[in-house]
Amino acid sequence: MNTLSEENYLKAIFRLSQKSDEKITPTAIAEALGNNAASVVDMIRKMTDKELIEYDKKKGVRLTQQGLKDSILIVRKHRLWEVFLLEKLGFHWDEIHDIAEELEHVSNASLADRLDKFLGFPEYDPHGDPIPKANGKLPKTFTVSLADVKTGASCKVAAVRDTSSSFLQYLVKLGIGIGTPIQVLERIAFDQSLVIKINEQDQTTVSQRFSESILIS
Amino acid sequence: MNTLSEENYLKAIFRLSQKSDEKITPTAIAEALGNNAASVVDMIRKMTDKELIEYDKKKGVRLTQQGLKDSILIVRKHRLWEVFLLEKLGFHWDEIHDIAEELEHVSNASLADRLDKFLGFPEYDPHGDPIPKANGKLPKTFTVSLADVKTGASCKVAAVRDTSSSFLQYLVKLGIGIGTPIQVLERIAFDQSLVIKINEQDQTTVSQRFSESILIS
DNA sequence: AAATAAAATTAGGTATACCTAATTTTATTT
DNA sequence: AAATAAAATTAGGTATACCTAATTTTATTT
Ligand SMILES: [Mn+2]
Ligand SMILES: [Mn+2]
Ligand SMILES: [Mn+2]
Ligand SMILES: [Mn+2]
Repeated sequence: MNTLSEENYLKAIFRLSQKSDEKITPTAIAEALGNNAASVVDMIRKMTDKELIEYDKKKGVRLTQQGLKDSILIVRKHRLWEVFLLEKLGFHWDEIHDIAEELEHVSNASLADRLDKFLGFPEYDPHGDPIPKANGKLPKTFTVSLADVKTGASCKVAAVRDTSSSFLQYLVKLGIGIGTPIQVLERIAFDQSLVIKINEQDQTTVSQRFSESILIS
Repeated sequence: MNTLSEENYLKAIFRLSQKSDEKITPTAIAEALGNNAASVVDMIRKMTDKELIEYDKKKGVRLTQQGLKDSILIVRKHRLWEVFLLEKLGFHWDEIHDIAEELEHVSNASLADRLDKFLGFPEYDPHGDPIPKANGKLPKTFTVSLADVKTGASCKVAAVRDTSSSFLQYLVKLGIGIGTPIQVLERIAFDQSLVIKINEQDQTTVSQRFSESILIS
């Protein structure tokens, strides 16, 4: 069995591997977890011994089969609990991530599957992230961001790349949620800010950082 | 905030204080938690410094106001999660305790209250233990055991004193659950075993240890 | 009251998961 | 290629929460 810290490392490594094809360095993991790189090097040794990961300076950190399986289960639990917290307990969008960060570590062989069934086998979590199935398969992940949309074109919000409450609260303020239609009216050449129309009503200007944090379909 | 270990100590001390009026010694806590008495003495110092408990060799360990408040919240969360696991996720009677042992440590200001509401404000957990209310008040606790019932008299199972799966599985095998009517037919003088009639049907003999582990109303 | 047993405490130790500071290795720039 | 910067690693350290063995204190028995 994996410790709480090992689970958080597994999840961080999994998310880094999903995010891009770049090799996963100790520094990248350190940044993701808010730890010192020296601590990460310590942990890489322990997790290599446990055969959860492989580390090669050239290839970076890779999950082993076991490590991949374990990390997918943690992500599955995290996202299922988020659905539960939002839909059943009525928590707000910006509150659920931190609670799920703790709930994901509760270990019981059938807990995830029972929760999944209870929730009606949801495919996506409240942030639009795909919930891994019991067999480990992931529903389609959204990868195109609002920043990629052509000027004049329309799209729908499918997921958010940032789960910080400052970002999510900003979205609430703008009236944007999963499924909200957005039209890109103008792209400011100077800093790639976008003038957008939200839900066919309000018009606002948003920064590049903002538009890159929204995934669309 | 309290660490996971501190929370488990708080809960153990709370349960010992509920169980009887005897003073709570380091040895008693050690036994309850399966720790060495030396470790308990260490922790008593830390928790005294944090003003969660008071320790006086004459009076034993006592919870401070803060310690009492904190421990009641943990017990509240434990028992609410047990109801959730049994009623909503369909776990069995003997599986829920260990999972709730982990879930009780998830910390969020409104989690317990939202869960309570979602479950319809249950008064007792699946083992018949009272669930502390949001204000800290406890519903009536059952204290009379099957061993106290007069020969010939009838009663109903209200709660179980032991949540081990060996005990709970034995109860399932005997067809005994919360609310099951039991009549005491005979008391064996030799070892205080009881001959009982379950649910007005089956007749069995049970040990003293068994009858002391069942609370009745 | 003395002897004995039990409980509490102290002393010294371990594994986990972090840290900072120093050093070494690797990548990038000039 | 040398100089410089960045990344990785090592060395040595800390807090937490445990442990065993030895000692001291308290309670119980004779
Ligand atoms: Mn986590
Ligand atoms: Mn999410
Ligand atoms: Mn616990
Ligand atoms: Mn219970």
